[in-house]
Amino acid sequence: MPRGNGQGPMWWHGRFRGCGYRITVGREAILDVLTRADKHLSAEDIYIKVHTAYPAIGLTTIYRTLEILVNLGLVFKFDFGDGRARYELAEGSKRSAHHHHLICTDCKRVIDYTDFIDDEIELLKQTEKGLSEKYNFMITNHLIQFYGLCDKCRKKKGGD
Amino acid sequence: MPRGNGQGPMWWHGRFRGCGYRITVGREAILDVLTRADKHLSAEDIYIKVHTAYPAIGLTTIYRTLEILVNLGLVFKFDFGDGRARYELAEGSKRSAHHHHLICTDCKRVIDYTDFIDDEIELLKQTEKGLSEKYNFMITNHLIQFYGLCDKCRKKKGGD
DNA sequence: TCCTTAATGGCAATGGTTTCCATTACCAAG
DNA sequence: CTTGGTAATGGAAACCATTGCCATTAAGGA
Ligand SMILES: [Mn+2]
Ligand SMILES: [Mn+2]
Ligand SMILES: [Zn+2]
Ligand SMILES: [Zn+2]
Repeated sequence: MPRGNGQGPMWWHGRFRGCGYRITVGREAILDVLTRADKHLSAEDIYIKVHTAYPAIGLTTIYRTLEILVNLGLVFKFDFGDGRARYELAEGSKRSAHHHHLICTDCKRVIDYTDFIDDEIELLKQTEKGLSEKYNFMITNHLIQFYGLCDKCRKKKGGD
Repeated sequence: MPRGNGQGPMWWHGRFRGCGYRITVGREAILDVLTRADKHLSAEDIYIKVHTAYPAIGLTTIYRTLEILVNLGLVFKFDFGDGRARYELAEGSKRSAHHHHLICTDCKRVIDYTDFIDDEIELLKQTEKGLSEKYNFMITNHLIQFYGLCDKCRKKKGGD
C-alpha cells in the first residue's frame, strides 16, 4: 500500500496522537483513500476502496473514523441532496485547495470551482467578522453552494 | 382555519394550477403552516401542526406536498445536520425575506441573518455570472451557511 | 514483553423518507 | 347540480443510510 511518500509518519499522525487517538491500519487506509480521491466520496465508496486492500475493515469503522476526521476538521462532510453524506479532505493537504460547489439539481453532478474564490473569501472575511460581533458567534467554517442546471441537463430540458 | 386573508384564492393557487396540480385542503393547510411559521420546520413539525386542524391528513402527504413545493421553488429545503430535513417558505411571500444561516455545530441552533446581505448579494451576482459563463451552468439558487459555536455553547466549552 | 483500554467488526436497531395500492375527492365537462 | 376520469390521499410496509451494542482484537506506553 503506497503511503504518500512511503516512509515517515503521515502529516496527520501528529494531530491524531495529540488528541489521544491511536494510529491503526484502518485509519491509515481511510486517510489514504481520501487523500488520493479525485471526487466526493460517500462512506460506502470509501468502504469499497478500503475493502480491496483491507477486507477486514468494516463499514462501521469507516463511519467512526470519518466522524473523528470531521470533528478534527481534517475532512469536510457534505450533503448534496442524494440521500448520503459525502466526504472530502479539507484543504491543508496537498490534494485539495479551498473551493466551493456548483450542484446540478437534476443529475446531482457536483463541480468544484476555485474561480472567484479570492473575491468571495475577501467578502466572507468581512461578513464573518461582522456576524461574529453582532451575534457573538465563533465562526469556524462556511459552506457556499450554487444550485442549478448543468450543461447537459440544460439541453435535455427546455430549449434556450 | 384562517387562510391568510380569509377570502379569494391564495397567492400560490395560480402557480399550482398552472402546473396541473389540484388544490386540496391538505395542501392549503400545509402552506398555511409554512406561511405562519417563524422557524425552520421539519416534515414532522408540519405534520403535527396540520394534524391539530386536520387529523385526517397523513405524514406521507406532508412529504409529497413539500417535494412539490420545493420543485416549484416556493419552499427551500435545508439540511442543518440534525438528521432531518428542514423547510422554509421561499422569499416572495410576505413572511420571509432573503437571508442566510448561522449554524451552531454544537447545539444545532440556527440563526437567520439578513445583515451584510446586500454586499453578499452583490458579489454573488457577479460570481454567478462568471460561473454561468465558464461552466455553462444555469444557476437558480444558492446556499450560504456559516458554522461555528453560538453564544451559549461557546461559554459551555472552553474559556476565551 | 505485558497490560490497559481504545478500536474494531458484525449485526441488530433506529428513524427519516419513500413506496405501494386500494380508496377518496378535485374539478372540468355536460 | 351530477358525473366521470384521474390526481391525490392515508396507512402500513419497505427502504436504507447511519448508529448502537458487545464480545473480541490490537495499539502503544510502561
Ligand atoms: Mn469539493
Ligand atoms: Mn432561515
Ligand atoms: Zn445535470
Ligand atoms: Zn450552540
